[in-house]
Amino acid sequence: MEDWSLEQLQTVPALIDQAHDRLVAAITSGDLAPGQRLTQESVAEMLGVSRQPVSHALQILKRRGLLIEHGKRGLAVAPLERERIMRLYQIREMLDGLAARLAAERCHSGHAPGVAIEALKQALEAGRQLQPSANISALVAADVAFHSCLHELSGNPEIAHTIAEQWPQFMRSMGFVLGADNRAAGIWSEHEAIVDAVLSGKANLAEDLARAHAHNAALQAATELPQAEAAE
Amino acid sequence: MEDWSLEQLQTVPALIDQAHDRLVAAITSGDLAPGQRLTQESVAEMLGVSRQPVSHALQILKRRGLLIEHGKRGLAVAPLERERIMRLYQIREMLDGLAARLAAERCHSGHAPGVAIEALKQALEAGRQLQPSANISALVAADVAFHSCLHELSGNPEIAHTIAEQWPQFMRSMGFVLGADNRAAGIWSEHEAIVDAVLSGKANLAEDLARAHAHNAALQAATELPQAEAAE
DNA sequence: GAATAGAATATTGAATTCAGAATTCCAACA
DNA sequence: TGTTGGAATTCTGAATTCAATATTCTATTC
Repeated sequence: MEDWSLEQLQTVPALIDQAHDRLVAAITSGDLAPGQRLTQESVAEMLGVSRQPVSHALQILKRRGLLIEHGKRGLAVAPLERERIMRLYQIREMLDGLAARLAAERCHSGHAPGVAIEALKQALEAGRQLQPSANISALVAADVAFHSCLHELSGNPEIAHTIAEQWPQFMRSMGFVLGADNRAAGIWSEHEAIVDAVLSGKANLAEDLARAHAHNAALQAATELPQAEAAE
Repeated sequence: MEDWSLEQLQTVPALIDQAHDRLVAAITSGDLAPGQRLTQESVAEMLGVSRQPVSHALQILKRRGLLIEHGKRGLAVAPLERERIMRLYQIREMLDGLAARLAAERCHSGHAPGVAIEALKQALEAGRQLQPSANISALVAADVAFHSCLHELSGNPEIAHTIAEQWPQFMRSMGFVLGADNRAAGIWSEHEAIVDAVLSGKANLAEDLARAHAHNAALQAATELPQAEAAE
């Protein structure tokens, strides 16, 4: 068996996963607004499938904290609470710092895979090219892509997985911050500084910069996000 | 409406959740060994329900990483990989450190709820009372209870939630470590030192001790857990 | 005896049906 | 006018049925 240039065969993802991904995307982008109520039937109709796969997907989303129970009548999109986002950023601060440290150490010892390094550089470049006037979702996507590359480069996939679980929350928050105000100007120079530290193997510096970056993001979220609205 | 002493009415948890919890418990305790294959039907029969709720539960467990796909024929209990446990402990080190710091700060500022403080003290005492010869699952449960109290006291529920997602992995690992060898002697004096630091509001010390504690646990796991076995 | 074609089997994912529970609405009555 | 009893509605969770696919087994052929 030689090295055939045959791609792995594609199989259609199960409806459960498709429904899951669509819902995550809709919540992340804000198409489904916080508080929006969802019933199995309405979602099933929107997606043109039966209630069965939708039911599975909603269960999963509920456990991820993206949906909350709405009395005994269906579910609702989780509200975007400032306090919760702040608490999530506390975790980000730790884990992004850890990822940056590990990535720097791997670069220093030469264990970092070239492709991962290239991916990081490209993500940085792509982000720097983006005009601040680009549409919000593109800006958010670039940021997520950048940080994901960094997590990848850390060599600890559990970090990426742990944060990935919370990406939708962060993305909703970022959408708000970037939308309200053009204060996100410094983001990509901070990213650049982190990359410099990582690639040159300065573990302590990389960790500090990554933490500070997360901390700044948290501060911006704190000023832009509305205070917890009283539930009706 | 005064303060009626009527407890909230209990409702039976849905079969999905019951199935989920049973499976988690069985995996955690080792009743379902790593590699053990599971089909929807076999589980459904074991639990005496139809495949429907089981299917939901298995989907969720798969996403949590407790089950992995076994070809196209059902799922299998995720193997207990040393490397993965080590990576998870890297995350624990950060988050337990953060939790201890926050808890100490809350104690220092007087914002810590008395019940949470009491719960922590009790968990510590309960653990110290346990004989090292007690059965493994009791020892593991006491450790989990202790750390959960600490997470609770941090005031950041997302920390508890994030780690809770991984408890089964840690618990399986601990079962192994405690079973193989009675090396876990120092655990509860480390716990005591952490509690002392937290209650006296020494945030830096608390963070350092909590990190060191997680680090020690990781080292023990590293020596006791078998190296990644070749998948058959 | 090895390889292959085709049948039987195992197993999942999805649709549909069924049953139960909670909420809402409405009417009767004090 | 406000409250209570009960019917109608809505909605979920669970069971059952259905269809599709991948694996395993078996028999046949060279």
